[in-house]
Amino acid sequence: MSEPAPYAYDGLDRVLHERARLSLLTSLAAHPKPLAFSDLKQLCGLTDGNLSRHLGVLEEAGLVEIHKGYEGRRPLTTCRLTPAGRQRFVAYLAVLERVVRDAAEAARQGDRGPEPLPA
Amino acid sequence: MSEPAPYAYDGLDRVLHERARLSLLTSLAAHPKPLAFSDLKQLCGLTDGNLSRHLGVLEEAGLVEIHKGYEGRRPLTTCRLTPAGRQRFVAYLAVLERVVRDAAEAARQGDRGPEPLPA
DNA sequence: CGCATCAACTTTCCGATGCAAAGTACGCCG
DNA sequence: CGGCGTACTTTGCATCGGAAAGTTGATGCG
Repeated sequence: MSEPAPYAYDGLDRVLHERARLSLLTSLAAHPKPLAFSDLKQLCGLTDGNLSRHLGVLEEAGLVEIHKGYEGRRPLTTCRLTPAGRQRFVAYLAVLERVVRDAAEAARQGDRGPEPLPA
Repeated sequence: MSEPAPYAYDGLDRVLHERARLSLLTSLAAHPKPLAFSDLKQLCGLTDGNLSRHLGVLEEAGLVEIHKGYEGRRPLTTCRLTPAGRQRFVAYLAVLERVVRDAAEAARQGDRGPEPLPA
């Protein structure tokens, strides 16, 4: 037991644990169909530059699949979660949930002394 | 109205939304009494250097209070949440919780693939 | 006493990163 | 033809997190 570290949260992968990317993944997870660049931009409130970059990171990590095509004559980039991406996202979420539980409990505990026990 | 961005999660403050710091804050929130440097190190699984740095950041941001004293002749640094720190932590947690809910729901939705694609 | 060791931090260094601003390419009015 | 808008990409920069090295002082040992 040289490593108790109950709050070390190793599962908070740096690729996922990032506002913009988290936002993107949530958007993608919520929509079974691929989403267009501009849709993601709107949904996540990102600038073009940042969206492009973060999508690149997610793709590199194998979390999303990006398809660059055309709609008529306009370029249209669409994006969807890969199965692995979905899996990792779910795993990450489990850790996040754990964090929230730990912390909420902790916050309650430290907030005032002994609280009335909820039923 | 120009900003729907339902997944933009503005509340994910960069100072709090960071593995090491999140870990520290959770530890601190869980313990009403101030914690010692070495305790935090153990609890969060951090190296000396990184702990020092992150504590500095948290202090600078007014989230924690650091007290440098002595226990006998050894230096003993202790640390506790400030009221503002606790408040911001709780607020951050609320956002996190929202993320988890959104995402869990999203993941469930996208999981089953029977999309209603009417020919 | 002198020296090596350990504990408790701090400081430095470096590659990676997020964000913003500028750049590119192309289709579409008028 | 020429400006405008959409759809992205690239570049630049300042910041950041993490590893390693440094500091200070107490303690054990021969």
